[in-house]
Amino acid sequence: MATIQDVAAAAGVSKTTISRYLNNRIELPAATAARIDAAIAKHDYRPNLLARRLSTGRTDAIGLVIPEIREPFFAELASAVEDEADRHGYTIFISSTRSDREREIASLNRLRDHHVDGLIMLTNTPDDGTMAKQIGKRRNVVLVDEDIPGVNVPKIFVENTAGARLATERLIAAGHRRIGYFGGPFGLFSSEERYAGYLAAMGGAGLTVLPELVHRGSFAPEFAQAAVLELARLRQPPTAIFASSDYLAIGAFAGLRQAGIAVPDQMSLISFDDTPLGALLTPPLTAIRQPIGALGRLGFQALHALMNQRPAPKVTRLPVELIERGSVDKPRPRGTL
Amino acid sequence: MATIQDVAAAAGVSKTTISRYLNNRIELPAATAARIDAAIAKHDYRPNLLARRLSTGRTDAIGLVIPEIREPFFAELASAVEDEADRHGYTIFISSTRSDREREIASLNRLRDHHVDGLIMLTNTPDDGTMAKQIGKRRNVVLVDEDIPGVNVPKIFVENTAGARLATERLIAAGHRRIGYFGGPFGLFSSEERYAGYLAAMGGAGLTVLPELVHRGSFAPEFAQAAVLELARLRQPPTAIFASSDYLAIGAFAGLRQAGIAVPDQMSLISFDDTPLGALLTPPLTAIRQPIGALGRLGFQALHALMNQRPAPKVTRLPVELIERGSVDKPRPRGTL
DNA sequence: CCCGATTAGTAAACCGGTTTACAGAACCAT
DNA sequence: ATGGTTCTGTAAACCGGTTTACTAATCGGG
Repeated sequence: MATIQDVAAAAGVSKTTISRYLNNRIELPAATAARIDAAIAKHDYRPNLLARRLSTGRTDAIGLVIPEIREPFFAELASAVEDEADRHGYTIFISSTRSDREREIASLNRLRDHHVDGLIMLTNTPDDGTMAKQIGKRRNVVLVDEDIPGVNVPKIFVENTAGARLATERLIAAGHRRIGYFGGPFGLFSSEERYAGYLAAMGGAGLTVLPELVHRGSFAPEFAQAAVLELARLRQPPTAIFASSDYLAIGAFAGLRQAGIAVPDQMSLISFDDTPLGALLTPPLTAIRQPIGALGRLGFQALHALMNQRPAPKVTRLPVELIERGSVDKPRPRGTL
Repeated sequence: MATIQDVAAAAGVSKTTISRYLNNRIELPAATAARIDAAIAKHDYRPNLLARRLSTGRTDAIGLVIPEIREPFFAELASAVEDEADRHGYTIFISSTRSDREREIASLNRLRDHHVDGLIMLTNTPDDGTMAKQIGKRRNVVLVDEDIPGVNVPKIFVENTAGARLATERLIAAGHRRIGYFGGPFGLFSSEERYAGYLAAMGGAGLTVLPELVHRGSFAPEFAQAAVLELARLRQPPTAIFASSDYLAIGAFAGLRQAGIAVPDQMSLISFDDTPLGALLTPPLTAIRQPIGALGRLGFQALHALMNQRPAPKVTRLPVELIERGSVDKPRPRGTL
């Protein structure tokens, strides 16, 4: 491969000139510029990125840290971040941490070790302070969708509480009174906020929250699947379930099918996330839509600002919206189940 | 951050020694090694990767080029490649090309421009020779799951034809005679091979392939969804459908639901891929399993061999297997539909 | 026509490692 | 004592850009 030196020689100028010309740091007379362009074309010259990176200390890459690329929600987010990064000339490294703290810290080390210029993090395991401390030591980190308490970096969240309230109220409006709730891990930001929204809606409608209808602890579909089977065994099962993520809803679906319970005839189901998958389920899932695209876009933009020493908004809250599909109906009269 | 020079000074040796010691290219007396270790610990020294990369010309990163990270099959593959790369100290760049030729070529350019040391490619748009030519100019490229004719690099495929035959034969064994087929784009390697397997099974059982039951042209779920609705309108609809990918099967599911046709009671459905998603559908999908993990692992290993100038197998064919779940049953007697 | 400002560049240091080629000291055998 | 080996390292070149500080030539104004 030709180097900048070859081009400089061919154009009869110094390599400084080539470098500055290519980076728009110099105005050159048309004749000189033409000679350089010709030399570049002739040698099919491409700047060696490794050399440039060593010089500038930048990698033009960012990392995206998510729990699991195989989960549709995170895959969607990755796709959105990738698009936005692409538009700004950045490439992204995606690391699936499998919710493993060591892998999360390894990602932060990649930031320290100049693998990447910045990091967009989404971690869905409650922090004991370790992550907060590690992140505190780094610059150019942005949190998306999930909080880590005590971390002072730009954060982009959605209206979890309002969304969960909206979902629950939708079920109440349809006539449901016994409403089950499936939620993620205790102590996790989004999980707690969504549960709070559920409680608020129930309380607001004067409904009692029955502990036996609430299953919290994990975002895994298997968790929801098992929970459904437990609900089905109750003397008075719920008539509707609010699964606080699409992935939970998919598990709930599987469990309902297993128990022979039809959606929405015998059980209404509403979800949170609205990944494209939900629309392909049968029946398609009524859900609170997280603006995943905006989450990714704004996440990148905040990081981009940070990396260029521009101010970035501290906390951004994105609105959610109710997407009506086909998994919510009115409750079947008692006894006909 | 401390540099190698700082450590060398602290340990009272030259930076050459530090470098060689860290890269295991020198045997040092215990005393010297201890001094160096101490100096490294004291300065919390980390080699600057950018500098190392410029020196060695290697990035310790590879690219994974797939059509769309949001599709579960590709996400699974990405996850598998990532695992294996991780084990070998490589990180991966994932680029979703959206089946856009320009983006695919951009990935190849990243290889040329030292973004990455090698590339694992999976492209599902038929090639007019452009890609073949571009790839011919590069080293360290491996093809996975889909072929590009005329490219002379290591290739890892699955037994598409045998698998499709197996799927079709499963339906025939259940008693089906009118078997619909949904397939991907014309001219695409896996698509053609799978269709050939379907034809072989039908022919082998003495069954006629009815053109009106065959829908080929795309791997998009919407395509299958529309195709199902067309089939439902036939005077003699099929009793079973072989959707040659999970993503197609999901679309078929949606279409069947829309048409009020129950699976597997009124229509058997078998698929190809067996992504984890299929198991969560209702009913869970009977499918031919592609060994996605092995595909990713072997893909990386072949690339790893290439990058180290070791010989890599030309073409590897991985076996597939039939996973029985719940979407295939015997045909409902005529007239009871 | 001379001086200061502008134009059009350049030399050399720098980024922080890796690698090649070599050297001095100690040791060993003869 | 001598010559060859092994051990323990080192100096300097190199990777290919970017950037800083500076200069020679030209131009315009008084």
